[in-house]
Amino acid sequence: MPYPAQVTPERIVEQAADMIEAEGVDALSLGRLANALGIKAPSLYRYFDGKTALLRAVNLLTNERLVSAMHTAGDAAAHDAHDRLLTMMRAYRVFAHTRPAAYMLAYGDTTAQPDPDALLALALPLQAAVAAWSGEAGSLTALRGLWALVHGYVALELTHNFQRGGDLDATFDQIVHVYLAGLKMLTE
Amino acid sequence: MPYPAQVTPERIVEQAADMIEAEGVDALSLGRLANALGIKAPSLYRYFDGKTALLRAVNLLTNERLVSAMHTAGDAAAHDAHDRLLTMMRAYRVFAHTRPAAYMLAYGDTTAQPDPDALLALALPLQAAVAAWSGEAGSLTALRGLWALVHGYVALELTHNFQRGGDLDATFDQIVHVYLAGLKMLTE
DNA sequence: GTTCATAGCTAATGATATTAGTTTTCATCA
DNA sequence: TGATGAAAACTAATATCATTAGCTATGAAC
Repeated sequence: MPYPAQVTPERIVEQAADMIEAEGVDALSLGRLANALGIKAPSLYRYFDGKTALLRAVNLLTNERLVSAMHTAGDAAAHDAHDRLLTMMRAYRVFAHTRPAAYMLAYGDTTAQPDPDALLALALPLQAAVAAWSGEAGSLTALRGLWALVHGYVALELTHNFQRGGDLDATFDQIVHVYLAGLKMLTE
Repeated sequence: MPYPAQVTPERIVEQAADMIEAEGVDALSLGRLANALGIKAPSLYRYFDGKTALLRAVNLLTNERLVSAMHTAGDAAAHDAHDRLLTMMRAYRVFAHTRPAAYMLAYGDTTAQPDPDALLALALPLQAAVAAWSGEAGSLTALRGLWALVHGYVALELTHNFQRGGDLDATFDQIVHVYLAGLKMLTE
């Protein structure tokens, strides 16, 4: 049976991402992951240097997918800077709702050390869109505020911390609008 | 040796919180926790219905401590609504930096089911302060936005997602100011 | 002084990540 | 064509966990 590779690193990572979404990160065991791939747990070590490294790879995939989702949305959006930003932030939120476990693993884990390149790939297009709205000056600060707002919102949603009802879609649009309005006002 | 209780539920929870802060949540094992308390692991089950229940209790403690820290800061703050809010949000952030692991465990864990009463104890004083700034109407939405902004900011800090330098203290003040300004503008 | 609930203990189980060493396959080259 | 060697899997073993079952010692109450 051995030699012709049964799996690829990509397949392992995608399967891991699927299982994490289906059962949660804590429930993912290397044994069951290997089982789903038709191999045994120790064989995974040929591809990844332990569980931590595997999860790091999953996070890279998640980042790629998020960047791609935001790009697609941003390209299809109007040229108006405000609309463009809102569209991208909506796509960000939709992504987080589509892959909640992977999202929180990638951006909500204190122990993980995020990849700088991946982080830049996520941040730079967003920073450009922010700069188009409120100017180049202070755009890093403005970006960080917007990211904090959106990440915080979806994180609190996903952790079940908004328990008092209300239209969470509409609220999201409103708070993004509030932040962008304040931003524009204070940079003029 | 048995009978005179060696531990109390409170001591267990406090010790667990300390160890979580010192070594991270994942590194906390019931064996070593029990060891630090001078008992054996199975004895913990007399006080808590498993590790999950213990962590739930730790989260309640964290919430209490955070509420208390914000209260203290809020009471000492000026009567000006803006200053008061900024002071409370700063205290929130300082708390998160003081107990990062406990903070992320309490508010960044998808699997945990937050206690509704604890959540209210955290939210209501804040909502009152928000209402004093931008009015009762829409104060829940305004509160959620502010919480999202602040939680998102500290969460991204604690997960090492702000890697491009800058004065993170000053940035925090600025983005809170931006949000509050936008809030006031759009509710007049 | 006996009784009995309490609070701890030991021992065992099943799951887990990880390591070491072994076996099978097949592409390459003599 | 047949031997060789690296690739890719495997089995077996270890150490660490959480959790459960059942036992033992303490001391308060009668």
